[in-house]
Amino acid sequence: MDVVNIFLTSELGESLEDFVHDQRRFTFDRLGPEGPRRLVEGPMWAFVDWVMPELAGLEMCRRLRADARTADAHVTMVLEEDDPEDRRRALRAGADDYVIGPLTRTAVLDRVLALQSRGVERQATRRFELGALTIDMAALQARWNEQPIVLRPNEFRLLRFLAENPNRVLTREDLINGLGKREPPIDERTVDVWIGRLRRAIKAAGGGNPLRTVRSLGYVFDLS
Amino acid sequence: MDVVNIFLTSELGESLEDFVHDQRRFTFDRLGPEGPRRLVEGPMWAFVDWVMPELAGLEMCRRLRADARTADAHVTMVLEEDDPEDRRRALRAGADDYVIGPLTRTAVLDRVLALQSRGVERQATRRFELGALTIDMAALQARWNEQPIVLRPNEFRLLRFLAENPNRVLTREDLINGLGKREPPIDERTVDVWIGRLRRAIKAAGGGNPLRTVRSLGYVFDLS
DNA sequence: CAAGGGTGTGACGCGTTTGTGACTGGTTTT
DNA sequence: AAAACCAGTCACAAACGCGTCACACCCTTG
Repeated sequence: MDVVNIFLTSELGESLEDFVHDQRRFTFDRLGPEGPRRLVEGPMWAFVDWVMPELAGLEMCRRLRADARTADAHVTMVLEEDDPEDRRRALRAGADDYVIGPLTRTAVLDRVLALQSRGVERQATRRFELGALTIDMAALQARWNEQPIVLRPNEFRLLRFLAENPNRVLTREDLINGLGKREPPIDERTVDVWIGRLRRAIKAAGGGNPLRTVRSLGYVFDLS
Repeated sequence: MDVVNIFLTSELGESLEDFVHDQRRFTFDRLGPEGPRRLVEGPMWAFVDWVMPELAGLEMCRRLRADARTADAHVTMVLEEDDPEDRRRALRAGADDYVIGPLTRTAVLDRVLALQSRGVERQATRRFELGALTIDMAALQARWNEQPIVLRPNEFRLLRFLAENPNRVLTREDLINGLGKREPPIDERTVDVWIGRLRRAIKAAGGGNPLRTVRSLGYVFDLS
């Protein structure tokens, strides 16, 4: 069973350790301006407060993305109030998700457990290969037989999410949620366009088509 | 393995029955103002909509708590929008949890499975094997001795339903209902065409004919 | 402030899926 | 043996779902 590492910028951590009884499955760590205090393995989940003592939350968010140790953490931004403008800023700064604060223990666990149960936990490995496809998390680059695939940010996340759940039909809804898009609600048909663009990019790199359409249901990353 | 009983105040139930393939582990029931329609055993999970035709969601929530049959159900409140005030009200009314609606199939399953998997083994990808036939629910793919069977959506659903009830004569009506076709009423003879198409697809994959016709009654999936 | 790239969406067209009526050949009933 | 019944198959039209394009919007960069 994997361990999920949870980073928080607030002091909720100690309270959570009390609340969660199965501590083998979770670690909690305080997240300061200089990043995590210790290096961890396994999926990471960061909850970043909008206002922090020493640093703006948005800046923290950008630093997490820039830091190789935390580049593929799932970042949830904690907003104080429900301001659409702030939400957009959070996502733009690299957050995957947001909650409207104040952050509660149940809100944290809901999110982490929901993600876990879907088999969606982020790979600890920075790099994984599926057939001819290689995905390098640290470099944020994908290759088909050493040939780089030119991907836009959203396409990269889409490919990563699909590749993390191979041989499994993902509905359009799964994909929208998997990319952490919540605001504004994304039209399901938009996923078709994402897939189309991703396929074109893979083909442009001389690749095949590992993305199978499952009519009336969704898409699968076909392994084998 | 315990059965989890899921109650919903919305009409998502039927859609879920179609979506969840392992029905032995779940039951779905509609939740009306007077509570559940039948008495069940095992863990219960209720999803209560914030607005309901005849009753406010909060009141429903209180009734569930007051009713001995459902007092220890896990109640999830479905909020229409992310209003902190509403969330607090929901929790105060006895809800354990909340989601921001609209309630989706994956949201329901995420939560229920998260509970299930807490301390329990992660559910493996669902897959049945019946003789030479393999049905992979995650990939939504069927195989005959490793040879993929090319199926259209309706054919896949038909095969699944037949394979879930092997050695049992299913009438045409059973099959129509089993596939969740209600609107418009389907002509029973249409089932013959479905069967014919399914047989042809299996044969095209080099398979035999596990579908036996029972004259004047219906069809059976023969497991021998 | 202008130029350029990334992204979401409506619209259009095409191919696929699917329900149905009709025809056929076989089986049961009278 | 005729009539009635039943299931397999085909062809077809309508509906549906998906891929694609162009466009508008917003953000970033210079």
